[in-house]
Amino acid sequence: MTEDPAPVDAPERPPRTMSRDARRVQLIEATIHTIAAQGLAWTTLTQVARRAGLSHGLILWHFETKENLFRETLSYLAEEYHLNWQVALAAAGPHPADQLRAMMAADFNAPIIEPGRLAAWCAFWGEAQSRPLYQQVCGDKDDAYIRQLERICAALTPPAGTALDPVLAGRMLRLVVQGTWLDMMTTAPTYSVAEAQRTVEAALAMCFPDYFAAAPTAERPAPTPAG
Amino acid sequence: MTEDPAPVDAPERPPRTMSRDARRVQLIEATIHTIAAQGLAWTTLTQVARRAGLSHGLILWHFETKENLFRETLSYLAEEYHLNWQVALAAAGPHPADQLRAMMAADFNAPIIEPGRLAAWCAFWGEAQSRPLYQQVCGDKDDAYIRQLERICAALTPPAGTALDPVLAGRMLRLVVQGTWLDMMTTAPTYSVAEAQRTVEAALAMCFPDYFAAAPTAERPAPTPAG
Amino acid sequence: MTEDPAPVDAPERPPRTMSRDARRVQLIEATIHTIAAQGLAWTTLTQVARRAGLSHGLILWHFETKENLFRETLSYLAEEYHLNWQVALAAAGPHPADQLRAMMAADFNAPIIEPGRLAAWCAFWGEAQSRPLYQQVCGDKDDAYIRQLERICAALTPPAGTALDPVLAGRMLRLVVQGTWLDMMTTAPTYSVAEAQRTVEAALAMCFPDYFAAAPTAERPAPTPAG
Amino acid sequence: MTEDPAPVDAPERPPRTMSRDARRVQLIEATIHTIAAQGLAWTTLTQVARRAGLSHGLILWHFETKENLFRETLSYLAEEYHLNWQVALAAAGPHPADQLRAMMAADFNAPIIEPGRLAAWCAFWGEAQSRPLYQQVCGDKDDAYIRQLERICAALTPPAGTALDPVLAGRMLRLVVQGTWLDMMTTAPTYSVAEAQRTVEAALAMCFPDYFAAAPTAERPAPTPAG
DNA sequence: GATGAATGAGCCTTCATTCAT
DNA sequence: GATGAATGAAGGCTCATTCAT
Repeated sequence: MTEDPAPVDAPERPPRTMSRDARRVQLIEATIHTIAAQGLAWTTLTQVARRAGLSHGLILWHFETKENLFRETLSYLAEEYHLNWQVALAAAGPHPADQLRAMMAADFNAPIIEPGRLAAWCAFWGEAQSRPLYQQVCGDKDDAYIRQLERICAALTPPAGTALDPVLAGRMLRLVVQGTWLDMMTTAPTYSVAEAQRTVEAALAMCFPDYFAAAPTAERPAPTPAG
Repeated sequence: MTEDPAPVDAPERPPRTMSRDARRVQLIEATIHTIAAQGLAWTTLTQVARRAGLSHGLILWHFETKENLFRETLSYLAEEYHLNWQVALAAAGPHPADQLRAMMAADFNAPIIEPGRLAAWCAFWGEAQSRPLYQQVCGDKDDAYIRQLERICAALTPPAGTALDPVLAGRMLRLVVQGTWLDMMTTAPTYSVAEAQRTVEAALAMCFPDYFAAAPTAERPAPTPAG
Repeated sequence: MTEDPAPVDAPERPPRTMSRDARRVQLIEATIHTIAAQGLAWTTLTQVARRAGLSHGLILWHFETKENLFRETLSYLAEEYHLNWQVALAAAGPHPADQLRAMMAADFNAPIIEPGRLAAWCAFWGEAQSRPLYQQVCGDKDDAYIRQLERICAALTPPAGTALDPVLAGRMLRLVVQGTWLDMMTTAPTYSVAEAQRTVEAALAMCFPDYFAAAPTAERPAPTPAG
Repeated sequence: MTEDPAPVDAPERPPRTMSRDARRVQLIEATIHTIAAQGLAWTTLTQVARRAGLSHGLILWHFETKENLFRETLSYLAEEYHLNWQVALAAAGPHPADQLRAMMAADFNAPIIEPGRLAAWCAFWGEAQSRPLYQQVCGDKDDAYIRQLERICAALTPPAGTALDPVLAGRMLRLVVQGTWLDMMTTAPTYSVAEAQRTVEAALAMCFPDYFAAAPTAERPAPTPAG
């Protein structure tokens, strides 16, 4: 359907020889953006290769199979995401509220919410075929993220008069973040990133009003003409 | 790899002649469950036909193209969802809190969260960014749902001392519901449906504590052995 | 390398619909002649299809895989060969010498030694990859042929003063026939079929001089200019 | 499917520099055994290289093309075979019967009937009809062998009362040898080498009873359970 | 309405060959 | 000499679509 794109990640003919790792990263980045553009299932090796300005044979030289290319792409994304929140957490102050704010904010760092990456994540979540792969590659890291959130929530005092479970609180915060990601991909016109962040801040304020201030008023997107 | 399933939606050899609409619904149901099992991209007309106990040629007789089959399947799901919450809303009392409770509860009605349907929804979301189908088919109905939620939230008094924006509140509630749906498909071991509902109730209680009671303690899934 | 041949087994565009079995036989015959022309390993589905004047997709519709096409082709050849000698045997008189003569003569019946068929047999014998297939498909039939030869040889009186083992005699006769087949494929210019038959007759005369007359003098092929 | 074998012809990492001829022989031997294991058509340069413990690039350095590697491999086998019977002949006594016995015996020398070599020969025979390679490489040597056999047979007195043509006799003996080779590759369970030799001796005894003694009784392989 | 034979575009993959190091 | 990255032609196979029955 869609025209194959001109090489994007390789403006000039790339050097014939490149370090093994650099080539692999180049191909993985091309894969991420092809998935974003075409969808996971409609991504072909030829499209990925064209985007990278290389031949499809080279992809198989480096990754053996298409399945494996996808596995390593997902692994690359998962590692990137994992490092992102861990670095943010390490940079935050010792107070649990600061840590929680840091983790939530990190989920909206520019490299994380780059449209190509969000689209790739959603593509991996969506397909039944990719679900076992997803569990294999991301299961542990997702788990670590969830546990970390719960630990921090457990260290904060719940609102007076309630008995907010830290597991519930952590889950809710995660769902709101994940949900805004999904919204950014599926609804059009999407609300702004700032608006997404304000939604998360509102959730924080509701969960832990003693530590977070309520968010200001939301902006309202203009209504779409019916499709 | 996967064995083609025996026809499940056609317990008996179906009669060679059936009303046009009944046939279409039969084929759409087979499509939903094939998408759930195989993923959207690996769903073939032959698989759908086999599940329905019919020949693949008949699908094209009724739907012209595969793309169109998918469009009508999504449309069928969207209509079903739309009717579900509208019926629930009509049955609820006049108080906005009752209406909100009814809408949230409706999202967990048995036919809505049937695993096959959830999986099909996720599949359509997963490729929403790369193809205009989703917006075309669901855009208006999604919009109507969002507006309805916002209207109800606007009719409820926000927690004392805060200025919770009804748009933000409605969005957050929707994200939590949507997020639990996604969780049910992607995380393993998944938490129970009851647990998902308790999460939504907790969100309601936090948004509008004057109308909804706080949820009890969450159950905790057994940790996975993975390192 | 070689140009794909024009359709040979389908002088005119074939009818769009044909009985399932007729189509399969047509495709198997095209396979035999393609193997003869290209060799087993260099036979492609496209070549077979072109020779039959049909599309490659149709081959897979009827045979599922290329492997299976080859299996059924070999099975077809084996069945043809098996029937050939059994019919000849049934038509021979009751005397073992007549039966032995009939079996040997049958191995040179026109349909059996058609060059395309001989070449196909040799191709299946030659490739290590096809050996398990050959055993699966032909093992029992080969066995039956060998046992039949041995039974007949055991019924004949060996030459005076010797103790010719019927197993040895049967094997030797079989080797000579098989060897002339192989010669017809690999040496050039090959000796004539009549010459091959005379060689077999000479072997018969030597094994059982009481029943078979010695062969007349062999013709000698002209020497080839060295390749 | 098949696992690529560990390097067997290169017990130690081979020295990075080796005489041109030694390298070529090393690669040819690796080719022979790869053909034996995989078949001619499924033999890839990478497999040959791996078996030799070298890189595939080196094969093309030495042989230019894959076709040429096969040509030189066949040539190497043909030369080896040629030398084998010529040496045996030279070592035999002056009597034609001794010479004939020597040639027949030489065909069962250990290096000649090594399974890898037999399999490679069969592979080349199997596609001889479809490609001129075999005739080009082996035509003259095969011819020389045949003429030599005929010369010796002509020097022996045929059995009393017959007029056995030396051309026929030589051909028959050659066919029996060749046939036992083919049997060793294709039938399972194969009879023993000793049994093959006894078959050849029986043929000698029948052709020239004045010079060769009749063979003892054949052993009989256990029948296969197949129906 | 319904079936299934037939077609052919396009996919992943293999692998001989080229070439920079 | 030797390695291995890179290319691209060609193969088997899948599957939406067409069409005769």
